[in-house]
Amino acid sequence: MITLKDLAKELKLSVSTVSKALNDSYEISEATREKVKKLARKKNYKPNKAAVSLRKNKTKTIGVIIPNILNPFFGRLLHNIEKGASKYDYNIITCISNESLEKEKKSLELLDGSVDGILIAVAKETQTLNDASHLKEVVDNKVPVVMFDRFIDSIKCDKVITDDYKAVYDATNHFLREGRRHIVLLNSLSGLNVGKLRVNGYVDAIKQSVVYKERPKVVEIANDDLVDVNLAEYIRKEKTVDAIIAIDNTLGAVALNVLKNQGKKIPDEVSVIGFSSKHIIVFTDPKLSTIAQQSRKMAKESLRRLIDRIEKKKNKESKTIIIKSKLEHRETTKQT
Amino acid sequence: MITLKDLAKELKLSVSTVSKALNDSYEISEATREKVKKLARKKNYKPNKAAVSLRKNKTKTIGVIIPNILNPFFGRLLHNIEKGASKYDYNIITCISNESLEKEKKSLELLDGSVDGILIAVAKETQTLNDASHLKEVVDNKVPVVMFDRFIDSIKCDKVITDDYKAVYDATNHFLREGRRHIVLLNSLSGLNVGKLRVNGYVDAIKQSVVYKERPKVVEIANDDLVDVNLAEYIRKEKTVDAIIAIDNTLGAVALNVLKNQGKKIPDEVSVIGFSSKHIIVFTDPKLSTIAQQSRKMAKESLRRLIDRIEKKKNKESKTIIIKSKLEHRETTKQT
DNA sequence: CTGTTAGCGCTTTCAT
DNA sequence: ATGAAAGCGCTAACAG
Repeated sequence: MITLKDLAKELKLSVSTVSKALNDSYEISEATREKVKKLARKKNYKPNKAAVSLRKNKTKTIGVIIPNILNPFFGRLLHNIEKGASKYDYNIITCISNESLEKEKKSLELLDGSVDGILIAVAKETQTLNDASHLKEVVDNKVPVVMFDRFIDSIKCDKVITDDYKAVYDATNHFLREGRRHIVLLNSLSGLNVGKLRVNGYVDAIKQSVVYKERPKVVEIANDDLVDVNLAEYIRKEKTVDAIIAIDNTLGAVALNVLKNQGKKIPDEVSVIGFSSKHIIVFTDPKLSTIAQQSRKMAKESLRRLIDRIEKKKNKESKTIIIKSKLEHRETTKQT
Repeated sequence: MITLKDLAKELKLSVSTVSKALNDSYEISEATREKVKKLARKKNYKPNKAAVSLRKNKTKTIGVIIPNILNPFFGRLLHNIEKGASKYDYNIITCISNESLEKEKKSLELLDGSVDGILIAVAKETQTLNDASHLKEVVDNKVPVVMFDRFIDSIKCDKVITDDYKAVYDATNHFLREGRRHIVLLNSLSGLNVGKLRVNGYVDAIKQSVVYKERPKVVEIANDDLVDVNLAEYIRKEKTVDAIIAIDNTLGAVALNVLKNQGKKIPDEVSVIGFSSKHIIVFTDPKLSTIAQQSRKMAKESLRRLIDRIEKKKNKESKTIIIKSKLEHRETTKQT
């Protein structure tokens, strides 16, 4: 690996001059600057990152902790975060908590000190146990932290979330306007913050309706190997269901399959809405109406916030940003 | 952030003694070692990574370049790589090439010098254009590199791949033994190395069969928005098709849906086999027989190879490791 | 405009 | 068993 010293020796200049030249310092003459840069390029010089970090006390690296890479929504988010970060000239260190509090703590431990800031969507376990001591410690250490999608209320930091409540509230009203009179919400996310918000949106919409007489019906469905069997059984029992809101798209896709197998016409007899990540919809037929989660916006906004904190060190109040999700209607494909 | 110096001052010891104590040097007495460690714990001391890296000329970080995080197979791989790395006490820097040669070059540039080794599955574009200059440069720089899944033949480095040829060869023979007489291979990966191997496995199995009289039939299907429409049209034309090998699982899932919509009995009338990542299969019903790609094994083996190179600096010949994939049969779920 | 010097936090000889 | 000192590669006062 070639160093500043090497360049300096070859050019018969001092190390500091070379350094300044490469960093476009106004102190250096045009001529030497060019000379230095030329040689650097020729020798394929690359500044030693560790040395720069040590010296400047900055790593130009952001730590990202996500709960589950196999969830396409988080996959998308990671993808967009990575994309955005390289624009700002930041690196990404990715940790996957796998929905485990233990792993999340370890990841945070690891990142603390070796990154300039942290982007985190907390694990399921963290939310259900509501254990945030590790997060508090990092924030108290003055490490900039932004929570996205999954957050802990009590931690004072910027948060970027979707309007889960309103999204489901609107979706439910959409069904009510269509004249649906037996609307069910399938819930696989109990315990999660987002889950609760979504459920509340549904419940409130139902309760506020003057035409709808049924009580809100939230069905807990474990999203495991038997999800299709369990769902099939439920739907066979509840013959009058004419609308389903699936709290995530996996459930939505499974519900569609089950309904098709039972010979239901979609969306005439039963309509289905699910949360989105484009990825899954491709595999469902008829295609699913979805409440689009805008992963791009969310990634962008989270990054912007974090980098703002890192670079401007503003001591503004912590802010919570809400990304609006919008209901997307998809054509039902012809049954050939 | 607390440093060795801080600890030393408080304990009235020298920095070097403290350093040695924390690193369990035999030169340090039991008593002081304990004392030092106790204070370090109490003060929550964390060694400055940049300083250690600079000094030891090692980063304890591995760079991973993946073409597409939204492909669940790569998602799984990343997940398993991350998991394995933390066991070996290595960090991961993730770059996503998004199947672009340009982005891959940039990522490599970025990683070169700031990681101890690189794990890469090359982008589609890299394989089709067969442009490997950037990879050659890194390898020539003596940076340990391991290619996994997607590789470039001409680069001299360890490779960990699946036996795509044999997997499809076996699957085809499986169909032949079942008495299938119109077996079609759906190809969306032309241009990719793995794609070619899979196609060859199919073609050879067909050609070597003495009972099967048809010629191999490789159908190019672009995996785009119209994939279902195009596929439906094809299948309606080719009425006698009784077996389909889908070169990736997206295609497999789509094929299943299309067949179901056309009222075909699966697997009696038409049988389908696809490449796997568990993730997608969940959404297909009847479930798809798959050629399982063992992402866990692949991740583990790649890591083992890379860390071996990094730490032992062995100058062994470059080795190519083939991960055996195995055919998994899934029950067709009852059509309720 | 260029060079000298100090030091970021750590490890590692080499004394003592 | 402990400490002093050098130096990893870089930047940034400060001096000239």
